[in-house]
Amino acid sequence: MYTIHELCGISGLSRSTILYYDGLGLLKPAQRSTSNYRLYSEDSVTLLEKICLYREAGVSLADIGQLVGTPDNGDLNLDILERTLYQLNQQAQKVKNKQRVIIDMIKSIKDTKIDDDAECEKYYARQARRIALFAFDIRDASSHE
Amino acid sequence: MYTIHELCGISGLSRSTILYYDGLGLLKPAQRSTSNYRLYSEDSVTLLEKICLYREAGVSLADIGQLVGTPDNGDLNLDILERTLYQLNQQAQKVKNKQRVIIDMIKSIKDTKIDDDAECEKYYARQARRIALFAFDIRDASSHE
DNA sequence: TTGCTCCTCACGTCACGTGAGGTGGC
DNA sequence: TTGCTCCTCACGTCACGTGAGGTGGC
Repeated sequence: MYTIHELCGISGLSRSTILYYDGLGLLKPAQRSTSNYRLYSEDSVTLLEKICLYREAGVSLADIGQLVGTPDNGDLNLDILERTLYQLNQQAQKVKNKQRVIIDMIKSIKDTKIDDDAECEKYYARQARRIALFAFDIRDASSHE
Repeated sequence: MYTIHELCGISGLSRSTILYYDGLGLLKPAQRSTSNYRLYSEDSVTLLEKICLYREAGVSLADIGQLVGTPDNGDLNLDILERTLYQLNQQAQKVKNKQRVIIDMIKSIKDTKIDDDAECEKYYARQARRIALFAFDIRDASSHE
């Protein structure tokens, strides 16, 4: 049996996360100690591993409840995962649009600034450093297109 | 002067969004009518357009407050936008990781399922449709890599 | 007694959505 | 009087984080 603190160590999750999962009914402790402490079993650890796996896949906690709650209902599981993938694709598209918009904004600001402050050496130095950093960001944002 | 309903029509935002911006102090009405109705001016519309622009770039409302509140403080503006770009890049990376994890999950489920139910015609039909849809999703998720 | 871990509320985050209950103008 | 728009609370969402105030075991 593990205390909540030990389970934090094993799983890498925070105490409040595990408390939250208890509140949702996702991961109830196997039992309580005489002093009402939460105690978790090996099965708890296995279940929490599954939960973390789905979490890394972007599945909502409500859907994870479905996935781990009902044993082996293949079609429903597939539906949930495909719906999650769809939502992730939507999210990715939204973020990409935002990246494009903000990159254009930054570019146009930089262009006008360079014209305005052409005479200031110190400003140029900072600007050069910034442009270097920025070039890195743009590569990072658009390298997968 | 525009009522809140008219401003909704002009901006495409919901009433509750505009109320929320009022609460934050982002977009206060130009004045109130005798019956305490919010009234917005042409300047309000211009300001709201700016707010929407930054919103589409993924800037947080707190940062938008900084950007539109202080007039023309170039360097600070650039800092905010670059920080936002950095956060967007982080977000994009997280979503991509989740996409990869869940695509692998779906693939492995599909593979085992096809073996298990090889004899069932009706199941195959549904599966074929699913795989077609899924192939679309995967292209969508990985076409930019 | 001193630390340490544990407990249970309860409120905050972010950008809104959704009623509930009431008022004002045509 | 009937609709319509407007108003102000106040609570819900999602996945937790962060105290506050108290208890139990060594």
